[in-house]
Amino acid sequence: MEKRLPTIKEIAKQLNISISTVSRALHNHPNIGLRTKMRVQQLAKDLEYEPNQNAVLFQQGKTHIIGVILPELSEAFFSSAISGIEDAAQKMNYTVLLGQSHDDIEKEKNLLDTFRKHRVDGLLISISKNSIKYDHFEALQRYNIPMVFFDRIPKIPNIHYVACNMVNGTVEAINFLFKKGHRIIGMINGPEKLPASKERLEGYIQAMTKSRLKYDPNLVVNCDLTKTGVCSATQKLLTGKRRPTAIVAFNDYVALDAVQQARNMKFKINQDICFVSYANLPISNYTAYPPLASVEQFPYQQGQKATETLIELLQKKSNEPSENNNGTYYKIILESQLMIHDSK
Amino acid sequence: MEKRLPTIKEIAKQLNISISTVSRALHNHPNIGLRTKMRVQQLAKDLEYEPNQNAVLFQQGKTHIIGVILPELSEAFFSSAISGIEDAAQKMNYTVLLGQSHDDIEKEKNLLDTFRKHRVDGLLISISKNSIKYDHFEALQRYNIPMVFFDRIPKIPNIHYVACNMVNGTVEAINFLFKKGHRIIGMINGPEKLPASKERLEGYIQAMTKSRLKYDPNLVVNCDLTKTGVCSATQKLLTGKRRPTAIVAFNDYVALDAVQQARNMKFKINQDICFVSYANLPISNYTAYPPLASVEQFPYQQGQKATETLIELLQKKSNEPSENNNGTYYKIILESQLMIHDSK
DNA sequence: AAAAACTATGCAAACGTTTGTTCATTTAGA
DNA sequence: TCTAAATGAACAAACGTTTGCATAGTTTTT
Repeated sequence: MEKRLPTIKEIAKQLNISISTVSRALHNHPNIGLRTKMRVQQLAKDLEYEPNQNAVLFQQGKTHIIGVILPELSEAFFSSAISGIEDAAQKMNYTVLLGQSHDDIEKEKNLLDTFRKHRVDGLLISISKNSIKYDHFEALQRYNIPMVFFDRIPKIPNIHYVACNMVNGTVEAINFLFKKGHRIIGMINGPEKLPASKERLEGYIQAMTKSRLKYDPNLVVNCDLTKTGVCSATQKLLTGKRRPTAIVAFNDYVALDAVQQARNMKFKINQDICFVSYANLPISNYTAYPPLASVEQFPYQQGQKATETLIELLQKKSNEPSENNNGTYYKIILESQLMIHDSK
Repeated sequence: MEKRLPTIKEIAKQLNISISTVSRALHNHPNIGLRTKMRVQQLAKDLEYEPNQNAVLFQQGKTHIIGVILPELSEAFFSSAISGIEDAAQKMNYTVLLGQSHDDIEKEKNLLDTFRKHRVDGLLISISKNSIKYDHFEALQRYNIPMVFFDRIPKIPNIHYVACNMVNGTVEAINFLFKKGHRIIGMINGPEKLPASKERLEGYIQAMTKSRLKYDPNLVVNCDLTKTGVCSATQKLLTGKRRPTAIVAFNDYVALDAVQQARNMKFKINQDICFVSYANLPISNYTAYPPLASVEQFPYQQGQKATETLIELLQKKSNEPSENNNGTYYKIILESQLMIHDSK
């Protein structure tokens, strides 16, 4: 009992009119008489006719599909981001073609190829950690497929991107600690060259100098974010000459590892030493010693905003297809925000 | 400098041969002479020709796209699942169109419609928590679009599905506790009517009776999985007539809430009372008192297996398109497995 | 030497739409 | 009453492919 899907052709045949009339009737084209229009629309409803998107889009050279490439779906940050992307896309009648690079450049390139073959209308990308060369992205630009990067952004000129500014969040974090009376504040930062680390450091310096606590480089320790790295960083801070009473950790996981190390060293958490971190994972509710506060990076909103930006680009493109774009590039920066956890 | 993508038509023109010859040459059709074949393939490479998937698939009435509908991408379980799905699909040259229902039936229906319009080849679905009526799925069956359900499965006959059996995992969990010397073992279960709860209970009863500890209904408490629900359930167990020395919790989050409640009641964790749970989230590494063990439900593998099953169905369908299928339905059950955490 | 078989290629239809152009009819203006 | 304008609908091309069938040229077979 195979049920073939109805086409405009069939409607045309049943009504003894031409295909084009049916098409126009369904689109409320003014040239079609009211009577015919009604008849067509009624029959279409009766047959449960649905236009074959594929045919339409093929005909128009569009797909209404957005390709999304991100490193790891199972990371909390990215799963929130994709959630935001998907919601925004759905709202604008786009659908999401998904691929994960697993932080592997080759996979990233392959995905780019696959998506190009699928003729996605546009791309949303958070680049793999290991991407140093960006040829593959630049190559794509020539194909005139709009791309918007988010969160992890390649260092190439003339791209659109959405990112979250960590500087102000860091400032907020330090001010929060300052108000609580802390004067010696340490930081466990990520790898030195990582952009994310740089922003945190910048915020740290800014806030410290503004609070007239001068910036002491010994209070900032870089680490590789592995558990052992975090532990030794923590140790270094807590055994240093000027022992901090509070530590800003690179993210919630780092904070938890650091807490553990501090406890091993017999420090009393929230008494001898306090922690503040980034990410604001729900995880914090479940741990014995969650950070006092955490800087939210709004992954969902980043995804959403990036999607909206991309769709805007797509619509602009189909309106004025001639000029690639007038040399303007979106650089959208969300502000991070310190979320203070309930202290029960 | 708009770069139009090359088509076989252009190749044909440049080589002064017909379109069909080009097409066949690219597909290594035996009827094409070696010389022509070489020339075509060379030029294709030079022009960086890529077949327009859209055109191909439209022509063949296929899309090589799988629609995936699941409740929440930001839940750890589903983000792992989608990861498995995406990997498996990529391997078989399919792509994933993604949608989340947010546990809302209306959204679920809309997605189903969107995906039908997009003419996805098949569907992978984990139903929304609130789906009670399944008309929309049954309607889809008539359109002959293969569907495979996973994890959350509707109660309708004649469907394909992949699920994870929680019974044996529960048995393993109880046996593990038994070996550790526990004789009074409680359970914090989910809502009574939830299939997931039923399986856990079944495993519990099975294991308890086999261990010749008879089944005591007072030791099993249902709850709504909210924090307050979990707390009162914990309290009830720990103040009951027969106080358990170990508790099996519905999942890791429940376990952590229960731990907190137990500590509030001045119980010493892993001494007065032990916990075992389900999900095996990495979260456990970061908490002060992780459950001793956790039953892994293999979301990644479920996603993978479901995808493989769907693709198998798709291929079968295109081989013998006549018979819908000979009345056989895949019911694939993965076995859950108890993962014992390192006790450091 | 004619028929059969094979090789290499081209033609054209088909997939389901949209849309510019043309055609036929009706209506209105003079 | 005749022409011009407006209306309603059909024709046909196009999007990029695949593929059944036809055709032409070459080789083999008898």
